Amino acid sequence: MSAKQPTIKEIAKRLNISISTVSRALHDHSSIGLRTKTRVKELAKELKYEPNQAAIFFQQRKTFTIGVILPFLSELFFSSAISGIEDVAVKSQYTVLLGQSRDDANREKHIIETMKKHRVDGIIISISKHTTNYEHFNRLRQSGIPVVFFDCIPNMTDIHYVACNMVSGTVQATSFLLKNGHRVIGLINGPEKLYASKQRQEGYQIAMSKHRLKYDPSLIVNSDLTKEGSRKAVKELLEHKRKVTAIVTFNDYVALDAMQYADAQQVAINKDVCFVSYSNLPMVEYLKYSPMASVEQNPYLQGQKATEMLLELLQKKEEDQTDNSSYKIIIDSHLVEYKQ
Amino acid sequence: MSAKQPTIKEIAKRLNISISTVSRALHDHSSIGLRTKTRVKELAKELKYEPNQAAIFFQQRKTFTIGVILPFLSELFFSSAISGIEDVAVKSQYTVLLGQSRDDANREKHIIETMKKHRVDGIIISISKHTTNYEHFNRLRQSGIPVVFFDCIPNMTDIHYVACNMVSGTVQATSFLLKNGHRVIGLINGPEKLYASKQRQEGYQIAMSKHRLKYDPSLIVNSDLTKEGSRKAVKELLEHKRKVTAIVTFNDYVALDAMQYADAQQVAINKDVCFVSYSNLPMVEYLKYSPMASVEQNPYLQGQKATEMLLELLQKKEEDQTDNSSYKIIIDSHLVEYKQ
DNA sequence: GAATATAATGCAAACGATTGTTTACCGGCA
DNA sequence: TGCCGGTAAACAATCGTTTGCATTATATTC
Repeated sequence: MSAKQPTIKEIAKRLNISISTVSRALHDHSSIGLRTKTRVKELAKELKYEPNQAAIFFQQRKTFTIGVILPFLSELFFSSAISGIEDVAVKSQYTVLLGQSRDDANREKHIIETMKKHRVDGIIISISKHTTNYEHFNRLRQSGIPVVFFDCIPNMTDIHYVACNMVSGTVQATSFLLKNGHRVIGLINGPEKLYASKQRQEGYQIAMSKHRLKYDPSLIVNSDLTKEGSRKAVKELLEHKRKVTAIVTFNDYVALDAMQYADAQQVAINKDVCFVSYSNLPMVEYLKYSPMASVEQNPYLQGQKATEMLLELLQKKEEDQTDNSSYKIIIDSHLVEYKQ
Repeated sequence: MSAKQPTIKEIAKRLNISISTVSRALHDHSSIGLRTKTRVKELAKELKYEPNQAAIFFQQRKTFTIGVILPFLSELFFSSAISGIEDVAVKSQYTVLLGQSRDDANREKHIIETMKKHRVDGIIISISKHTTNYEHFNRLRQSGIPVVFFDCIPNMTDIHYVACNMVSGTVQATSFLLKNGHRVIGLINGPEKLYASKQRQEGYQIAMSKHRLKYDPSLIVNSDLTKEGSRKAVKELLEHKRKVTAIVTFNDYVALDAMQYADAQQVAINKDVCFVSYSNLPMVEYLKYSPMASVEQNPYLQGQKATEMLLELLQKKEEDQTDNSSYKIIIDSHLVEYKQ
């Protein structure tokens, strides 16, 4: 049924020439005569010869594969990012080896091991929310496998990354509310440890002080990003002694849960209390309630940039430049207002 | 910085023994003395030796990689499927090489070529809606790369596939509406060519005849699955001379667009006209309107089954069994009613 | 026709590991 | 002493391709 794939050797034997000649002929090497070239190419086509990539990978110590590790594929943010990654990768003949960490540190570690075994040329990763030990990243560095972080970035020095400027995004989001006359604005933030949470808090504070308003820490509450956590958080804000008229949420999923809870409490969404968030959401137009505005994080662009960065690093590595600088790209986010 | 990875050769040289001894020692081969074994293993650990998978892949003519080609990663149906695929694959030490066809036949073809080059061991694919030429699949077969189709399956003989029984699902969906007293039920189907559309139509007819109702072909309209197409389709049904009180839609995305249009026409969703669909949707609970019920297609399970099937085929291939039977798994779908 | 330049090809090592076949050495036994 | 069996290790081929270097034809020139 499945005859063995023909090899360069096979072609050489049939044409009664040497293996190296065949190889060179197929690569249009200048030192091969025209007649031989065409003879080789014709036979190759006839036999449906295809180079054995596995052999080439091995020979070249390169697999043209990049590993991509994401917490969840099913979130639009990540699936958009991976689209961006794939698009850029494909253009440069790279393929994508996929891993889903499900926000589980062990799974993440295991995936990285597997990818290392597979000798991926490089890795793009948004780390799991629960990754606190960075040992495996150090090991990657030791193995000389370039890593580009994006979105969720570890607290390490000398790393390459692409990220979205959440500070300015949050400033915009908060300012938007302030301009609309809100004065008591709550922030449902993510877990305190996350860098992303810190940035949001910073942005919130900046916006407040820009408008010469006192910063009230009790207006910032944390959600563990579960439904229950978000409900608790919004409850706290709704019951706050000062009348909260607007809320910035860590992301759209939090916003949905918060709005759902508020709605159940007879709060008129975006009237009694306005919501502003970060956009991860598909299908906004079909939703029962959506935030008034969201900070766009451009996941597709982030994916593209991360991939371009990685390809550049690979290029540099190939040219054996021992440049120790770390690459950083910070993408600006901007507020998108939704039609209500 | 990145010292070259140590090889088996390196170990051999340092210990002044032969390469093969090292290899066998690391594999706990019985013919290697205990002392040598421990010496080898210790040095291996010390040098942080890791076998070069690229070399092994090449040597064993196997990559432990399966290619997965899907139309869109961002649809929940597919991202769930890929979760199932990944979970099973990981357990058997396989990794997933990803390709997104975006429902584009050329892209699909190109991805397959790349995967063939990468010498994936097998492929799992849900074909693009616009794939009409199956030449590339035949070529895969010739190369001896097993393929498991799922979800969207080509009209070919002797293929392996996992699919969901859409006929019975549609029978259930339609019967559900009939039991609720509806008599004039519309069906917004997908493109006529699709196998999936044919199954839905068949189910619809079966349900009708079971209830001794005449089959009225004018109640079946097609959508090209774009927003505009679905709006046109529902418009036709809403303006049908018989008063359509319920509609079965090809999938949830169609349902959303149809319901949105109907809503804009002052039709009370799931009161004036009831909707039943096929579930591809995340976040049903947050939606403005959702179908009364959906046929669950178990994408995660389909992904798992497809991967198990592929692994079995690979096993068989390895054992060189030339069994020509084709594997088919048909998963039963069932109706899920939503709380309104 | 010999020397020389040039074009065309072949040789062989290398990439890192696996694995079938030999070899070396030892003790035991007739 | 010589043969056998067994254990432990070495040898060598192999997987398919690339590539530096050597070698052989062919053409050019005097």
